[in-house]
Amino acid sequence: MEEKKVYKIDDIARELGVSKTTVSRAISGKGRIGKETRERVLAFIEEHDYRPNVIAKSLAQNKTYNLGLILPADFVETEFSFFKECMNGICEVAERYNYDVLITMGTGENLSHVRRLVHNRKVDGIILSRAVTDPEIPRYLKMQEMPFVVIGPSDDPDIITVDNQNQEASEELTEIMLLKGVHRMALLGGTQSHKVTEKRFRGFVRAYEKNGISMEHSPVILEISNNHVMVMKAVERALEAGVDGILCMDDVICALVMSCLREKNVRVPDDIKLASLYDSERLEYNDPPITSAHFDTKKLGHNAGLKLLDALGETIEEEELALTYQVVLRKSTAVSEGT
Amino acid sequence: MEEKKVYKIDDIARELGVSKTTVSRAISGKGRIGKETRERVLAFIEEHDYRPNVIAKSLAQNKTYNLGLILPADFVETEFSFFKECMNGICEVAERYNYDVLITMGTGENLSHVRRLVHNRKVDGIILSRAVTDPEIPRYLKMQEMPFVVIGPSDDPDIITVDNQNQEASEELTEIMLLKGVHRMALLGGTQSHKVTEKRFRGFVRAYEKNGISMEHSPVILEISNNHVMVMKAVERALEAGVDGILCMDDVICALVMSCLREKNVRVPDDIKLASLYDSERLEYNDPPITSAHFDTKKLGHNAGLKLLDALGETIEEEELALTYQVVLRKSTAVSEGT
DNA sequence: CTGAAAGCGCTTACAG
DNA sequence: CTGAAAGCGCTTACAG
Repeated sequence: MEEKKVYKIDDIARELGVSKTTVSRAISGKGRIGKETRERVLAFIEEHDYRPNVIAKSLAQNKTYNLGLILPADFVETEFSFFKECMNGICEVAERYNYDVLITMGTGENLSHVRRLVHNRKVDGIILSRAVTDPEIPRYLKMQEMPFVVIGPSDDPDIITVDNQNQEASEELTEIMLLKGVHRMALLGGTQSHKVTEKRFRGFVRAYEKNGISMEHSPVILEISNNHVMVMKAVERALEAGVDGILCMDDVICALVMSCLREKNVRVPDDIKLASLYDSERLEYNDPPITSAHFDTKKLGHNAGLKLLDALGETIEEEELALTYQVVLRKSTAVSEGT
Repeated sequence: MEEKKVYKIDDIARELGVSKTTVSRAISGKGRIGKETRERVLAFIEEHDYRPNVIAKSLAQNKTYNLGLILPADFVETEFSFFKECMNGICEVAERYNYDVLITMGTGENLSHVRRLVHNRKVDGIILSRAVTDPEIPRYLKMQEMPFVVIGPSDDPDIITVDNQNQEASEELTEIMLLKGVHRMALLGGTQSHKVTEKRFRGFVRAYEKNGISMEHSPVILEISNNHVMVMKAVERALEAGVDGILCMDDVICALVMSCLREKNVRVPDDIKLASLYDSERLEYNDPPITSAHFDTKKLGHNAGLKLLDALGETIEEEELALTYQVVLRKSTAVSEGT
């Protein structure tokens, strides 16, 4: 196997009898250059598989062509598929604009990981996920003039944000249940420290208000961890309250609820209707399949990437994808014929 | 808020009345330099919070201080916690040696993502996970003289590898079950295209051989997807075969099996013993808690990082952590007193 | 339309 | 022990 020569811009200039400037211009498309010259250069590059040295370019332009992605080190089962899809969307769009994605995993509490990322100057911008826990982080990034976008809700209008329509979806799914005659619903969810919990709760409440139905018999049970024991307790509380439906804030809790109900010989949907405010494979292939609100999280990551690239001055030729949701009705909420 | 001056190495040299060379040497610790001079430089740096420009350093040294991590874009629920822990370990060790982690998510089938990573020259080395699916990738990286380590098993002795002791753990857990008198076990697992499936299968078989017990009544059921319907079918097959125990290859399948057994009013551990060859939270907090083989996957990622850094010529002062496993016995395999 | 030259912020032989 | 100078591989005013 022959060692293939690694061309530098100098070599190309020499071989073609032009200046480095010209070669550089042909590649970047910036600055005036003769059509024929450009084509000669591009042909040579193509033929010899020339790849510009990104590091050198970085130094000259003071730009890294890297996006930083900050992931919480302690994310839990519920969030796996969310983060995976997000990362997938971000990576894809980054690649399209010739950026790379640099990750750091930090515990939400302290700034040190973010600090390190900023100080190292290896990224042009940052994508924060679930960073809302600590308002220090956005403040710090602003101060450092580091462009960033947040995945999730934010109260600060200055902050660029992308988010799933959690509240809207929650409201719609709740309303559908109400219209189906399910008026005594339990709402089961995880930690309140995540803003998404609040959003979903708000949607739930608004659906009741909008339809003039009292929430008196609809217990809200939060802070449920993802384990069978905790969920069982919540389910028992719900059953004691005499509910006719259970709405779960996420797919993991929902799958556990399903399993608890089976154990108690409570039939879904005959005795109780069941639905989830976050969809995943595990719900679709359950028995019965479970009604849920479906989001396209990869698209969410995609848009986060686009917004950041836009903020970095990249010319975005594509439209941002609309972030919507669909309520997918499955058997778990079917109203039986006899009703 | 005052704009803080961003110092360059030139500024420091000027302020201190020494040369850039000297400053550089004080920082890197390479080359001879007077103790007092070094301390003056370091003090200045500390005081003014000077951060060397990593990109400039990269260009001068032809080294990026980035590790590339290739993740499959299509990894599934079963693998979430595995990858998360791995990433966590890798990021942590990278940070300790002042490296960053750059990720790309590619579909296992084609090389294009790996190619891109290599050609962009933004990483010094690469960590492959589950890359074994395509032997082209290691071959390509070797050809390009890009250092890499593989997370997972490999037949090629030239390849640097880290892996959990899946076979050993499987053998031990199986043997423990056999010793408990559970001789008719079903082994339930996912896709055979993952080498880990084979490792776990091999451990299972060896435990039987070692103890001189026939596998005649111990059905092996593979290619099970992570959904209730598929798992239910497998469980039914196992029950028809009259098994007294079920060994699951991973935690997701195991949780589903548990739920199926409940539905069928099969009691664990009284009627059937249940155990998993991969541990996770969801097993510990199940009811009953489920016996399983526990691995420290973060440590695995940690070691992958260390091995790569070592291959990159970094001086590793710490020992690699021993990769072991523990069989955690929980109630799901308890032998009742009456037996 | 094209090129010579300076510059990006470091490192590192080489000489002293 | 210390420094002047060249070099890493690009980009980009500036001049023509």
